[in-house]
Amino acid sequence: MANGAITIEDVARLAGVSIATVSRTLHRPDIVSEKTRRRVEKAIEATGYTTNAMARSLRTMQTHVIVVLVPNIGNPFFSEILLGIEAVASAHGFNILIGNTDNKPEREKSFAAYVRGHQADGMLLLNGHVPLDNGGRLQGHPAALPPMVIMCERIPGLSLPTVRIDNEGAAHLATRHLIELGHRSIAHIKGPEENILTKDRLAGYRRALEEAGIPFEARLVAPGDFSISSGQRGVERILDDGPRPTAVFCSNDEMAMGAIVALKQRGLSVPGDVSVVGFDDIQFAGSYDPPLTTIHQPRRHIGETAMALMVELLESGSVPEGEVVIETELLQRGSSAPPRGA
Amino acid sequence: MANGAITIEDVARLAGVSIATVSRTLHRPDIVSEKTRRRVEKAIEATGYTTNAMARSLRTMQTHVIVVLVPNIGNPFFSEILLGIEAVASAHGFNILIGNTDNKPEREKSFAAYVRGHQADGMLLLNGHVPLDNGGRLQGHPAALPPMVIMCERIPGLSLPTVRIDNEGAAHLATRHLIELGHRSIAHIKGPEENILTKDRLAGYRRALEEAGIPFEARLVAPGDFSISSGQRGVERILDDGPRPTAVFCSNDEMAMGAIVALKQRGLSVPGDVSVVGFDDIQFAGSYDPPLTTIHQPRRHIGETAMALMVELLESGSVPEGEVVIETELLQRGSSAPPRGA
DNA sequence: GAGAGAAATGTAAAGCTTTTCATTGCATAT
DNA sequence: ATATGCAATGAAAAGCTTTACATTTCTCTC
Repeated sequence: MANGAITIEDVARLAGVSIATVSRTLHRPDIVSEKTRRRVEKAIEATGYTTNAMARSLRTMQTHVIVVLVPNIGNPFFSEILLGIEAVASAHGFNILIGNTDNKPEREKSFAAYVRGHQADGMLLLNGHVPLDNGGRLQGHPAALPPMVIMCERIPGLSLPTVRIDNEGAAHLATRHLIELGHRSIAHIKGPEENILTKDRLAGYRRALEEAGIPFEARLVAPGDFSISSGQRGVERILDDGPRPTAVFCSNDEMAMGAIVALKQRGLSVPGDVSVVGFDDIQFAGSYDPPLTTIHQPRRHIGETAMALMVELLESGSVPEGEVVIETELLQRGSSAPPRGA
Repeated sequence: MANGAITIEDVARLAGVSIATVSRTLHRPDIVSEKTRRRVEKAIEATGYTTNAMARSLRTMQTHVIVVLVPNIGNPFFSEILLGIEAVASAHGFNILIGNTDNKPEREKSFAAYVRGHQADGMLLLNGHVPLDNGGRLQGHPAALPPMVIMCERIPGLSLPTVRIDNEGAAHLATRHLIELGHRSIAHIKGPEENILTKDRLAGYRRALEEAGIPFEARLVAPGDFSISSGQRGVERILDDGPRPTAVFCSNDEMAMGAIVALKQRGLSVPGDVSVVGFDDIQFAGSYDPPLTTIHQPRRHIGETAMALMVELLESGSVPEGEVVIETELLQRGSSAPPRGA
């Protein structure tokens, strides 16, 4: 080791006190006399001592590290949530360790092991799974679960603290916006089949149609996977498949951008010929051409709320029952307008 | 603690062996007899034991954690680099702890303390500073520095392993592309003044002009800060300030997008009236309207290379001298074309 | 079958901190 | 002056693992 390896003992020797006094000076300065405290502080300064976090953690059984499981850090949607988490975490003296899972179970497990191996105090789940099910201690022992907070997706059948938005309600809002503009033929591009977001948003879309007395047409719903290209393909499929709808509601902004690209390629104008509404309000949504009408998720706020819940969980030990539902908002921008006829 | 707290001792007792044997079974299975190894493995299974990473780290003085200092995780440019880092890290059994610094020195210091406090083995610097200078052990003691790799920016006067792209060369390439299309009046929107990237890219721009015998005009260079809105403002300033250039080279893609927004708002077509070239090739560059001509930085590869360097640094202890310069590429897309006259 | 040597296992120290409990020193009250 | 109580400090244990060294067990050779 090229390591300096300055320990608390070095400081104690230099200050002429016991290691206990040094430790106390560091985190309970009020119970050590003015005079010695100064001496110790000077010795710390002189040696450049930093507490060995591993040894401290070993003793206190606390790491002040929180693992955040994210499917993909590259996705700007998640990164702003992370910013919110970060902010609250650092305000409370926690650090976050970002676990990029790529949706691979073995990676999820490896990060879960972090918590089990006492390298982290708790876990924030942005990935929609609870990774420790059979390999860990889940099944019969809900009490033995490590501190966890579920984010953005509800995991049915599990009563863990959860922070999420009202996906069904927001999708309903977006669709109703199009209906109120006068649209009657509204397509929808879905997310991945198994994803619960997909189901909730589809449900909101259907409810809005139903309430307006517009019959649901399976032809107008195209599958997607949240990627730009799948939005393109989705629109192409719908256009090739029958009469042209006057509006498209997409399950996220990337797909909405893809949809717009495809529409333009066919020589259609947005929103002149077809209105497009997205979901998420990602960074570039507002400066797209046209600027995207979309559902704004207060991502930062989601992150802050979840981390605050985690801090409470760790400090009080109590589990605040039920889920926190964060308000969303429809941002009306340039990509939606009344249909031509209206 | 609701914690199970299963230690190696529990496993040893159940298997009827000493804790040393359990430890050996875990990470030097070859030197323990077949029979006992099976017994121990069964006991580990039964108890659900996981090595306490803190205790192990305390003993081995290795954490297998690498801190990555990033100015802003929200920036998609960084997040893909992180993906590359992640990939190599996890392949070598390392985990990364992402330090979002927000460019705040106190946050940088707090993460640097992680390394000094033995909570991480090394540090990857994506932020352009070396955070431990005076507070730490830097000044006269380059040997006592913790393992660090500088990424994306060169830090003059410091001989640390560095991975970066050739910013000057890439900017030269981008500008020459415009010149070859026939442009003679080419504006430039810069990054933040103090940033070394800004200087290098500006230098490349100037060299290309010079080589083509085009006089440099200060009027055609607008300040920016890498944000979309600063790109907008930059273009507006240049348009208000004198005769219209036929092309704009922006120091990053966000500003290029802002530039395009501003040009469209003035009723100008891109690339019909003005060509725009960006830098970075961020995620949405290819599906923008028009698709952005830009310099592609192999971000993933940059991350992989830097992490590979770190692994080597940690395992061999030797510092590979000099910097690694990664190749860039000009992606010719829809936002650049010959000027109207040509 | 005895002895040497190798293989397998056990014992105990070390890694650095926090914290309990004990001790010292001092001031105040009697 | 002595007793009492409190504040400040020190000694030592505990937290869990890895590993050098010691010991036991086994295998093989003579």
